[in-house]
Amino acid sequence: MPKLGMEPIRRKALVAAAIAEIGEAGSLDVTVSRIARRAGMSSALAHHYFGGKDQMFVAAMREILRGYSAEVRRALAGAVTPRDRARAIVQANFADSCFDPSSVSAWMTFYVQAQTNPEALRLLRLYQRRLRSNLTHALRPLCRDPVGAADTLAALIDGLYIRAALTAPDADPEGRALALLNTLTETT
Amino acid sequence: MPKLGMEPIRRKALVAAAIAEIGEAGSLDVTVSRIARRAGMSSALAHHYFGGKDQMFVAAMREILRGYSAEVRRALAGAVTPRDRARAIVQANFADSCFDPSSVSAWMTFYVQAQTNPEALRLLRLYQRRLRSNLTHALRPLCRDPVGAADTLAALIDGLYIRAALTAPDADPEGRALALLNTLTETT
Amino acid sequence: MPKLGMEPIRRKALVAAAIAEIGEAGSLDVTVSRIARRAGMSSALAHHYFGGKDQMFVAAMREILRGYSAEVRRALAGAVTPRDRARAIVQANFADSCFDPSSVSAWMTFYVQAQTNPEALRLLRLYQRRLRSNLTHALRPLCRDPVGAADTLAALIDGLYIRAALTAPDADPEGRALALLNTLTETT
Amino acid sequence: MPKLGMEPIRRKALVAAAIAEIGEAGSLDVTVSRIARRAGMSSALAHHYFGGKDQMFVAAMREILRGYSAEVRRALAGAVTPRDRARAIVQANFADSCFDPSSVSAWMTFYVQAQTNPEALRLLRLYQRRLRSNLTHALRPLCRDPVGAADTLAALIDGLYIRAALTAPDADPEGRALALLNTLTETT
DNA sequence: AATGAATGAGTTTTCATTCAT
DNA sequence: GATGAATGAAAACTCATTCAT
Repeated sequence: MPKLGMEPIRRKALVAAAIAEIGEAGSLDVTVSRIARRAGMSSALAHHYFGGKDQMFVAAMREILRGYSAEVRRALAGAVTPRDRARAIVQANFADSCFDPSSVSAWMTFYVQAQTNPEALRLLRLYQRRLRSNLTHALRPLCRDPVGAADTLAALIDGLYIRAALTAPDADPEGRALALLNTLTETT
Repeated sequence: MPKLGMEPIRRKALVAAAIAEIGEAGSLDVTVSRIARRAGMSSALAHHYFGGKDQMFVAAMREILRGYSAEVRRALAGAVTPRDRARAIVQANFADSCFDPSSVSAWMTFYVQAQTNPEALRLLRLYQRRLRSNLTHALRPLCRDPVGAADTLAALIDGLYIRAALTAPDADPEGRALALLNTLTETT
Repeated sequence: MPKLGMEPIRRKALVAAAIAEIGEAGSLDVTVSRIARRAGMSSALAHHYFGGKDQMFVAAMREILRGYSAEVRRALAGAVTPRDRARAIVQANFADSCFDPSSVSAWMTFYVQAQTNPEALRLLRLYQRRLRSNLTHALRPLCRDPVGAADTLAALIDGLYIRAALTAPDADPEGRALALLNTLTETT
Repeated sequence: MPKLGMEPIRRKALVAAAIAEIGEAGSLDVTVSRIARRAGMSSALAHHYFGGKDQMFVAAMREILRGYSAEVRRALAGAVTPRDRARAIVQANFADSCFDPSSVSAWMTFYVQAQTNPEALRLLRLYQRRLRSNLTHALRPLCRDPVGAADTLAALIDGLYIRAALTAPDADPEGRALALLNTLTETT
């Protein structure tokens, strides 16, 4: 009874386990063995499937981004007017799921990894490009300088997220971002 | 060649070496041995003076914050009007020294450490509180909701910094932050 | 060259090597590396199988006790009368194997470890309880206060053993213990 | 104001500190630094006075023996009849001071050290010779084989001491030893 | 496909000891 | 006499990775 098609299952399990471990550790200081055990297999098999620790981490980041993108798409689905779309994007960035410890850890380590791991940098840029393009698109009918406004809003979102995630869990980052959204668009 | 009072000298050298190593590595994955060698002493002596790796890192973070505070104070020294003060604060946060690889790494690892190391969290909060209080003070005469404006500006500064440091080295974060400063204050 | 089920083999080899090293050193100041090398494997594997130095030592003590128990059982096997049984127990405690340098070291370190290592204390108590119970059982038909006589004989055995092992290699501890056995039983 | 005659004071302080540390650790795993700090001086000075760790330990053992001898002498001082003398010796060996954790540790490490340290072995032999000679002397008028009785009693004392010190703190070793003393002497 | 076995290289940490002052 | 400074050497322990089965 050869186990066919196990590869995608194993990979998914490993990625999920890696994210969970990173979340618990709050950093990348997690061992392949622990991840593999959590995913229900030997560390040797983890190596077999991913080739190495770094590649597993990259896959985990990719998965994090995938989840984030899905969140944004879902939020945009119900939006009709441009203003609704802008609001939806903001809200997606502060959804509860974004504040799971594993998500927070993943994003923070993302920043660290981006300094040395080209693939992590590429993924981080991808995220930022998408956010900016989504915002620009939504803001185009609403203000004179949609690109500039998008850049500002995007950076504000990141800054508010870090604060809410790390040091001010009871703040209302979403409200503050929406307030700036209003400020930036009402002048037109 | 004094043989007494070496402790502060050694500690300073170690902190500087730790920051440099963290900068080169882009993460906290640096060994005490390397730091000690860079500081011109044995790893045993480093342990003798700091007691352990973590305490060395905390000292390094403290030093980073000290440098940042000095930068802000310097910038504020020449400012006269409230608007000047606000501009000075913004500019200090985007001074060239803030974009040294070692500073960037230090800030990113700060974020990671804050999740698990209480002292790192404390220091991060201290930085954020100071930034906010400085901004609130400067903005008080300039707008109706100085606290809210300060929160917004502070978060924007962090978000722009990350982007400029990691993914958009050629952007003009300072200009964008100053632009928002204008937007938030001209409405009064 | 089997590649499965190595664990018990490795553990046994490590325990034997640990006892030998302790014997040569005369104390617990032996390194895991030396033990591992003597057992023909890397120190990493030793850690893998035992988790740490202390646990290896406890396993070694357990093995020593196992050997001692076997010796006693063997001696008791040929004994018929109660007096034979008592004599056999005494003789087993002074068998040549008990004076191997590694056995001597093991017992001495046992005493030291018992002060701080609860598991060592437990094992030491186990040994003493067994010795006392064996002696009590044998002495019951032979004297009025078998429990007291057993306590006395057991302590005498330990005291004579230490002297013979450490400072008086040419004494006749067995003869002296047997003499007391006679004294204690002939009064009935 | 040159400090004259500091040497004996320093040495005494170090020996006392060493015994205390050994007592707290339950073994010889104590550092020179800790001992020196406890004695109120630098570790360098400890080395200056003793030349090395081992020599400090030997001095500590000598001190332990000195204390033990004093105890015996004190006990013998009040004894008149031979039987009193024998009883006094037994009692001195189970005085409360002998069960101080530091005394217990010292004796146990004594046994361990005797295997490899010739000076420790010499001291241990000295103790045993004295005990035997004291007992022989006291028992000479009381029984037919005073030497044999002394050997038996001495070994019993050591065995009972170990048990009381390590595993049976509530036993009455003194009573048991005195009982054997009676048995060995009443037959005459 | 899957894993237990195995290790080399490295990490933090400890400590006795030496030395200049 | 006394000490802070300094280190070499070694210890326990970890972990990513490889390999035979």
